[in-house]
Amino acid sequence: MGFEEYDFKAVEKKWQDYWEKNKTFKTPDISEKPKLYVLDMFPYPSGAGLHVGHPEGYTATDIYCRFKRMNGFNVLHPMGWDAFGLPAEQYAVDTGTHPSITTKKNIENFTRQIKALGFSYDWDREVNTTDKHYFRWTQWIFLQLHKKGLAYIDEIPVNWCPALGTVLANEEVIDGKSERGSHPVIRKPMKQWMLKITEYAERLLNDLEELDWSEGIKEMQRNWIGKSTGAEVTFNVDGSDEKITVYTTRPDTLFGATYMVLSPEHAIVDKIASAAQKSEVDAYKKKVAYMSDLERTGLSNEKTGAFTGAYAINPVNGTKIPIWIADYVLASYGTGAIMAVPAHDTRDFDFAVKFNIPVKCIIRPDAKEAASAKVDVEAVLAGKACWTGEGELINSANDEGLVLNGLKVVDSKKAATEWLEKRGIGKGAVNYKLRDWLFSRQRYWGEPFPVVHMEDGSIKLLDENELPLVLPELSDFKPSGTGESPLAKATDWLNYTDPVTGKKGRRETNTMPQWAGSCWYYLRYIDPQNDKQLVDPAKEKYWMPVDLYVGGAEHAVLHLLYARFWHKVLYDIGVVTTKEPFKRLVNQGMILGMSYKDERGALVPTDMVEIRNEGPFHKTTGEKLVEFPAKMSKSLKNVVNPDDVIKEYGADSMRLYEMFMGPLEAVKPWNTRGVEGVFRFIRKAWRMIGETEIADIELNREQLRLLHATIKKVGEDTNSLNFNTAISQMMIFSNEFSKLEKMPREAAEAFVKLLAPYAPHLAEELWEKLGHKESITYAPYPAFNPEFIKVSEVEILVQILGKPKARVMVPAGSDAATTEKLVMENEEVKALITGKTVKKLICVPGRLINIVI
RNA sequence: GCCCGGGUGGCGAAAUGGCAGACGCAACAGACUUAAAAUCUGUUGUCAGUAAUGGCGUGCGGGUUCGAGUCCCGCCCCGGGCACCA
Repeated sequence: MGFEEYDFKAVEKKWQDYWEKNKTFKTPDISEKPKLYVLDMFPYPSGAGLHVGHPEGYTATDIYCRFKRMNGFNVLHPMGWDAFGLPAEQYAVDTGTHPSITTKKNIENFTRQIKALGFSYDWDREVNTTDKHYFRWTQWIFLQLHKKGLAYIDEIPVNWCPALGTVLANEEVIDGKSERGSHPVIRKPMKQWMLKITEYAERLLNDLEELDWSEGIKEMQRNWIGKSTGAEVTFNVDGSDEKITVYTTRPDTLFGATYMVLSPEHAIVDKIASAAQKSEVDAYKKKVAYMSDLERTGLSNEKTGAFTGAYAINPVNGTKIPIWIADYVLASYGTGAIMAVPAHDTRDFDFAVKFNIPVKCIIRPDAKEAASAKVDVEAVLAGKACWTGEGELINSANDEGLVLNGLKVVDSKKAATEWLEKRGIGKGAVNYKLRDWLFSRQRYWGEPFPVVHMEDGSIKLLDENELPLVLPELSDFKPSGTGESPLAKATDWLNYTDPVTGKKGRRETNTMPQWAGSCWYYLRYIDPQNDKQLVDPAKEKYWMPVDLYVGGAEHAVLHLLYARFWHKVLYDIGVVTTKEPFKRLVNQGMILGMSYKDERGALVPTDMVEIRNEGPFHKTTGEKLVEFPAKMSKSLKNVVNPDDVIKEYGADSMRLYEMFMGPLEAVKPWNTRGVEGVFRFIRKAWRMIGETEIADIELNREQLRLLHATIKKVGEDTNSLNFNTAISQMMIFSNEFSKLEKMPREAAEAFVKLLAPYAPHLAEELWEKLGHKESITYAPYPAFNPEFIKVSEVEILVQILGKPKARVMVPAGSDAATTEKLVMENEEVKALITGKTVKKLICVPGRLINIVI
C-alpha cells in the first residue's frame, strides 16, 4: 500500500554519523544543570569481541542517560578499556605479537561494536589503562599508598601457579585452581608487594550502610570482610615459660576446652614439641607444607593432626590439656592457635572423635531449639554429640570468682571476658577474615612498579616527576621460569642509576595486577586529559560520587572492594571529597543461551540441532531433544554475537529486546524469536508516524487518556529502571494509535520522545520527519496531565465471599458510602443476594466491594 | 553446611494484600494476495460442557485475612556466593 519499509541500516548509520560529527553527547565539565554520573563497568577488550551480555548493562545505562538528559540533567556517561591482562600476554607468548598491538586491535573492534549500538558515550573522555598518560597516575597512587605505609614487601606463601608462571591473589583461585584456565595452584614463599587493605576493614564494613546497593552484594562484602568479635586468651605451657595466646569467639566455653590446636606453621611448635613426639610433628609439618590449597582446605573435611607432647594449662580451672597441631587451624587467622571445645564446635568435635580426646559438655541445649534442630539433648550432655546453639551454661565455675552456671551464652561470653581482663590473661578482640591484598604479578603486561631495589638493599621509590615508568620493549614474553616476570630479561631497562647520588639499583620486575587500573578509572573520566593532577578538584567535587554504577555481579567482591579501598585512601589524602565512590549499584543478570540435551541428559551443541514444528531434534540421530537455558559457551555453540543481531534486526531492536526480556537484574535466556517481536514494534512505530499523515487534530477523550497514561507509565518505569514494562506500555500505545488514518501531531511528538531513549535511531529519524531540525537528545521530556488519566466512571468489582461475581459502574471518585449504595441497588447484585443475609460489606473505593453472607 | 536470590500458561514475563496471566513469543483460525512474505482481525491457563456456565489453578503443606502470587510458619527444588576464619 505504498508503505516504505523502515530501512534501519541506513537510518542507524545516518544518526550514528550525525552524533559523532556533531559531538552530540559531549559533556561540559561543569554546568548549571544538576549533574548525573552514570557509569558502566568498563570491559576487558578480549579477542572474542562483545557478547550479548555486555550490551545489556550498557543499554540500560544508555536509556537512563538519554532519559535524564531530556529531563534537564548534565549527564556524564563515559566508556573506556581495562586493557592490561593475561590473554594478550599469553597470545604474545604464543605468537610473538606485542600485547600492545593485540590490545589496540581488540579495542578497535570493541569500539566499532559499541558504536554500532548507538550508545551515547562522550568518546572524548575515553580512557585506557595501558596508556602511559593513564597508568602514570596508577603509579602515582601507588606512591601515595607507599607514603602512607599501606604498601609493603613481605615474604609469604603465595598461590603459585606453575602453568601460568605467576602468583595469584586468593580471589583468583577457585577451588584450588586458577580462575583463568583452571590450572593447579600450589603454595610457595615469595617476596611480594602487599597492600594493607586490612587497615580499612572496619570502614569498608561500616560505610556499606550508606550505599544504595542490593542487600545481597552488601552481604557478600560483609562476609568477605568477615568481622568477628571474641577474646584472646593466654594459656601457660605446662613445665615451661612459654605462653600461647588463642583467639576465640566463644570465651564462654573455656570450661569445655579439652585440648589446644596450633597451626603447623606456628613459631612455638618447635620449642614445645617433646622429644618423643618430635619426629611425628616434623613429619606432619612437612606433609602439610607440600599440600596445595585444594588438598588442604578442599572439600574433604577429614581431620588430620599430630600431638606435640606438650600440655597447656587451662586458665579457668588449671586443667592440663594436650597441645596438638592440625591443618584445620590456619596460621593466617587470629593468633594461629585455638582452644578446642569439642562439645560445642563441630570441627573440634570431629577432631576429638578421630583422636579420642575427651568431650566435655558445658552448655545444656535449649530444649526447643534442640528439638527443631533434631539434636538429642541427652547425647550432648553425655559428650556424644555436638551443640553449637543457645543454651544454659553448666559445669562452668571455679573458686576464683568465675561462675557462669545458669547463664545464657551471650551473658556468659561477657562475664568470661571481663574475668579474663581483670586477671590480665585475656582481652576482648576483633578479627577479620579479610587479608592484605597481594599486589604483585610476575607478568609483563601490567603497570610497572615505580620502585628500584638499590644495591645497598634499600628500596627507592621513583620521584613523581619520573612518572610514567613505561614498559620496555621485549621480543620474548615467556615467563622467566624462576618466578620472576619477563621484565627480568630487559637488561637495559632493569638497571637504574640514581640521577642525584649515582647509586645503582635494579628495577622491580613485578607488575601490578589487573585490578589496579580499574580501581580508580571512574575518577579519570572526570578529567581525562589532565597532566598536572589525577583529577581537578573542582571537577571532582561537581561530578562525584557516581550516581549509578551498572555491571555484572561477578565483581561483587573484588573490584568493588578494591576500588572502595583506594577511594578511601584518596579521600584521606584529599584527592576526592566523597567517602564512597559508587552511591548506587545495580547488577544486571546474566543472559543465558538456548541449549539442548537428549534424554540421557547429554548436552548437544546447537549446530547439531534441527528445530521442527514439534520441537528440537538431533540432526544426525533424529532423537527428540529438550530445550533449556545455559551459560553461553564455545563448546555448546550457543554464543549470540551482537553483530549478527544488529545485521538482521538493527541496533534499536537489539536494544529493545535486551530490555524487554525481563527485569534488568534477572537471569534471562536469549531467544532470537523474541527479537522479532520488538522488531515488529519498531516497524509499527515507523509506519504509525513515519508513513502516516500527521495532522493537527484534537485527541478524543480516550486517546488523550491513553496518551497521558503512557507518558506517566513510561516516564516512571524508565526512571526506576523497569524498562520491560515501559516497553510494554509503548506497545499498548502503538497498538491503538497505529489503527488511525491520521496521526494526531500532539500524540506523535510525545510518543517519539518517550521512544527516544530506547530506540534512539528511529526516534531521531521520526523527529526529523516531524519537522525538527535539532537532535531529539535534549528535547524536553513530555509531562502528563493527571486530569486526562482520570475516567468518569470506574468499574467496581462485586465479590461474594471473595469470589468475583459481578461488575457495576460507578462515578469515579465515589466514596465508600456512595459506592455501597449504588452497588447494592444494582439489579444483578440484588439477584445474587436474594434470600441471604448480608453479614458484612468490605468496600475499597474505586476498586471493589466484597459481600460477606 | 552457611549466606543471598528465585520457583506464575507451551515459552520470556506482568500484577500498592483487591478481577492472576498485561505486553511479547509460539500455536491455531480467518482477511488481504494468483501465491508467498509482510500486514491486519480473532482464539489460546486447565478440566467438564454444544453452550450459558461451573470446578481447579502462581513449587508443596499449614496459618493470618472479608480477600493471599503477594504477609507468617514448616518443607522441596533451581541459580549464585562463601566454605575448616575458631
